[in-house]
Amino acid sequence: MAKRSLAGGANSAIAHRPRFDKNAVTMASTRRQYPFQLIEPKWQQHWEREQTFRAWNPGEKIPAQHPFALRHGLGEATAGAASLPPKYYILDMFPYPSGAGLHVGHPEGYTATDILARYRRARGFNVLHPMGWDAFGLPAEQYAVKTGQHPRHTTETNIATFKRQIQSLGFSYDWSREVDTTDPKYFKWTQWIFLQLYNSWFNPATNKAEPIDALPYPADCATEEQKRAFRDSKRLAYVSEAPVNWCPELGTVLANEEVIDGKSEVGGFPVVRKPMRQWMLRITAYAERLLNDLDTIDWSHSLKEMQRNWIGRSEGALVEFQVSGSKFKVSVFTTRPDTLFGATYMVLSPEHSLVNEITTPEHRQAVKGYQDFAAGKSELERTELAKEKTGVFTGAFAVNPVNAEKIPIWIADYVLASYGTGAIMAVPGHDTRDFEFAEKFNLPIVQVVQPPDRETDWRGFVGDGRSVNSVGAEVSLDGLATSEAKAKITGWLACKGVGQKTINYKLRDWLFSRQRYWGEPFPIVWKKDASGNLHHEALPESALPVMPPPLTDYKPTATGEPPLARAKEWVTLPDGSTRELNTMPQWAGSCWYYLRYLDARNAAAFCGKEAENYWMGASAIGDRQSAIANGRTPGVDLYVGGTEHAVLHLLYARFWHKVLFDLGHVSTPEPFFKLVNQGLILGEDGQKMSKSRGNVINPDDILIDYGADAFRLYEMFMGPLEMVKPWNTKGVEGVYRFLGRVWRLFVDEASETEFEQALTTDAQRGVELLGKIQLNAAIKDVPATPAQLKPLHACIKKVTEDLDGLRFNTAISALMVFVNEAMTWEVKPAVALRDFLVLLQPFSPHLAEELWGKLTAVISHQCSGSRVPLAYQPWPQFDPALLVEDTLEIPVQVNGKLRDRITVAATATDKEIETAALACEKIKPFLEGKTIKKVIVVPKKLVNIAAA
RNA sequence: GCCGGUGUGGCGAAAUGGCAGACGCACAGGACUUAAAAUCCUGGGACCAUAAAAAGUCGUGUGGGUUCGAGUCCCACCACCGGCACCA
Repeated sequence: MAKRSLAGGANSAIAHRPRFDKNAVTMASTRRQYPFQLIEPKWQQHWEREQTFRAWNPGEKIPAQHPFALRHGLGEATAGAASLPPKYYILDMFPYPSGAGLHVGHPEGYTATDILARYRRARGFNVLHPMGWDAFGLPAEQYAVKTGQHPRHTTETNIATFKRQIQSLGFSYDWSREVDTTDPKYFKWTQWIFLQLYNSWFNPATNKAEPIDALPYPADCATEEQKRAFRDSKRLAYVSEAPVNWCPELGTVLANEEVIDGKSEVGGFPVVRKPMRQWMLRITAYAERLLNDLDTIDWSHSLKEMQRNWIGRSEGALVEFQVSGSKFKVSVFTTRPDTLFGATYMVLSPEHSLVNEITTPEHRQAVKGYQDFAAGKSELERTELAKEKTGVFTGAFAVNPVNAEKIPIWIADYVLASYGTGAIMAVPGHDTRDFEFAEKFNLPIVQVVQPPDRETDWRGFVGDGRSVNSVGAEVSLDGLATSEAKAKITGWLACKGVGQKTINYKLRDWLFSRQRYWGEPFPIVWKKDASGNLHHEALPESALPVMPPPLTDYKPTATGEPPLARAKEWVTLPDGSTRELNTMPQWAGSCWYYLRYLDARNAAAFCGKEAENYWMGASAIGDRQSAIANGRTPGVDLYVGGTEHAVLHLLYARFWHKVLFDLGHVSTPEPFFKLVNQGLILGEDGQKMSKSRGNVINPDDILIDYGADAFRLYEMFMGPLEMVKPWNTKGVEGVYRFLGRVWRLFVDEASETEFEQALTTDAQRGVELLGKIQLNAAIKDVPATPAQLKPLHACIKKVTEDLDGLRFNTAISALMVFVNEAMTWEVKPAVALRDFLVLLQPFSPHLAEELWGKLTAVISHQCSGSRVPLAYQPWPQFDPALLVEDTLEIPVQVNGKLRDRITVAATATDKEIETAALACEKIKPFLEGKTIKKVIVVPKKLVNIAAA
């Protein structure tokens, strides 16, 4: 028997192991549709041995016998970028190798990309289709805390399982480019990119990142200490002491993007706000470009919207309010400066830095009490308890700059410290939240906007209208439409120096440090200057990679320091400086892995320039439109993955890519040109698959029963790639039967029976025995008849168009239609079946390869299509002339309802069709007593008679 | 509440404004078989009618509209799924 090992790769307690399944027993007792258990490993080993799917970089020497060289006539020479065919970079979101092994959702996207990779190869592209491991992460570390087993070991075990499972599906990955984010040879460059961020600042004048060395210092920066402080405040990677998302259960801080409804994205544990000193990345500097450049890439509308919402751009004004009788000013952000006359009070967030300064002595106790109350709430409580507004008066008043009115200053937790300035002007007349608050605390509510519709109640009206009651000593807005009022008041505020037009973003800087062991250490050390102040410094590139220290205990220390603090010797350097103890978040490695694939073994750079230029299609940037029209796109040509990374990985990776672009390390402003989200696969019960529901489908079980080709085919046949769809194992049987029909279309039954018998007595020689199977005698080396060419070319047309449009399900149905037809042919021309195998190959490559070998061995050289192996065979062209029918069947409708059909010659004119239609006997009763008003002839399609 | 997506047989689904339900599952009948499995053939939206059929009527979430003609386009709703949400 083949060596297909179906047991888990290792006996690790957490490694995946296929479970016992009673279906497997049932299937084993029935006869297989075809010997996939031999064919699939045979071809997988062949592809691996021959390096069939190795992708070639410019400048690489391609062996003359490699299929890519055979196909493109590249011979033994070293091919420069100009002599290579056009590139096609097709990328999967690489998996986190969890202990649970592959689930059926992974192969959905991977099969789609593999089909397209194989299709593009057939179309003559140089295809880059790589795979790797996003292997830093919490589960391996938690397992280490529990058992003391080093996360490295767990990770390697899990990767082995994942790799075995993925390889058993016959994907055409170039494994020579495999990456693992936990490999020091990889994370050396993750750390290197961090240094690029650290050593850069964002120049608003040029709107791009520039080296920190070129940062101009303000005049008052005299001493080295002052310069350092200024420099450190401008870096793209900087240290900040601010309230952060602290998750006590996980023992680490989290980025905003990792907190969902006040709970950790991983595990669902409560998250609290806590001030801590952390590393941040200045993604906010890129908010505008991240938003604008969405218009240049081909992503789904909904995904772009998610990013747009997350970036959260809003236009408005900053307005300054003088605190009455004090030197302090409160600055607020508002999108409705036109309602300034309606501001009847102000609200600061409880954490606002001015709260303590302005609170009057008699309100101090109440304010302190409220601050404690707000601080004690988790994020979750703060949002969930939002139904009822709370707050207290500070005793202070502010002066409204437009009318000099004194308005009370309150604090309330419905104002967020992290958005805008952390303070608002409250306009209860025209803001829902302010309205609720004012109602509860009896604050004045005045009208300053008249709704366009007189019937509408102005109280709480938040739409656009016309300003009313907005007259001050120096400025009046009365009668102006909302947009005009906004412009006028903003101009006035700017003139008076108490306000200005502003664009505000929801996006926050990216909190980039974690209190973990299993992540990239920062290439940073801390030093004390002469006056004893601590500052950070980058390690030189020569110190990379910074390796994590060996540990036996992976928990944080008793004092709450990160686990790396346990490695005392590692922490302290000979010169007395100490290492940064935090590690990078899991997202760091996935921010740039698609670049490492381009040149995965480069020890001198994160990626070679020539490779980057070729694969990222730098040449396509110039004339974008025509390049795209010719199928050459800048960046990754197609990226397929789940929607769950919409505002995490996909935002972070775009940010890093833009920084690398600014610094001249990559040649495109965006990493992923086209992106498609595959839909979730639900359980057979229509619920999301989960262990607790017991409805999880294990790919290994499906492979035992039906083989990889059927599994791949089913995942694509279920429905459109982007849709959510329920699993149905009976459906796998359907496509499996189809592959059985393909098998029987090609092979001789008697020889197969002989093979089966030989196999029972000599199972060891299984693969060898496949040679006994003969080609079906009905397959003859003869030209195909026009009647046979028609369904073949209809199939070629449909499959080609559907693959271009990512419609896999309908492409497969076209293959089925063709096979159903070809089964009825008494003589089966080899040329026709040959083209069919080229079409089948992307979907079910093992079976196609096996049959290809048998077919081409017995047919003439002319038909076999040279020595080029199937995986690199040119895609068939369809000939429209062959699809033309001699006669047409035309439906005849009366008032849009089908009443009869007529058969006419394909050459019939519209007039002849009309005459024939009106002559139909069957339509007569429907025209009885009516007059024909109009006859519509859709050429070659349909006739409709309008009568009344 | 806001944004996006989806609603079609018993089920997964298919249909450039032009014959609704391709292809597949499940089901039913038949052939082959001692029998079963596998395979091959046939059937099939609902209703009405009938010995059986033909013919007919209705039918793509609901209600309107545009059109010779609407699953498809427009307007207004409903349901479900996903995302965001006290974002000033």
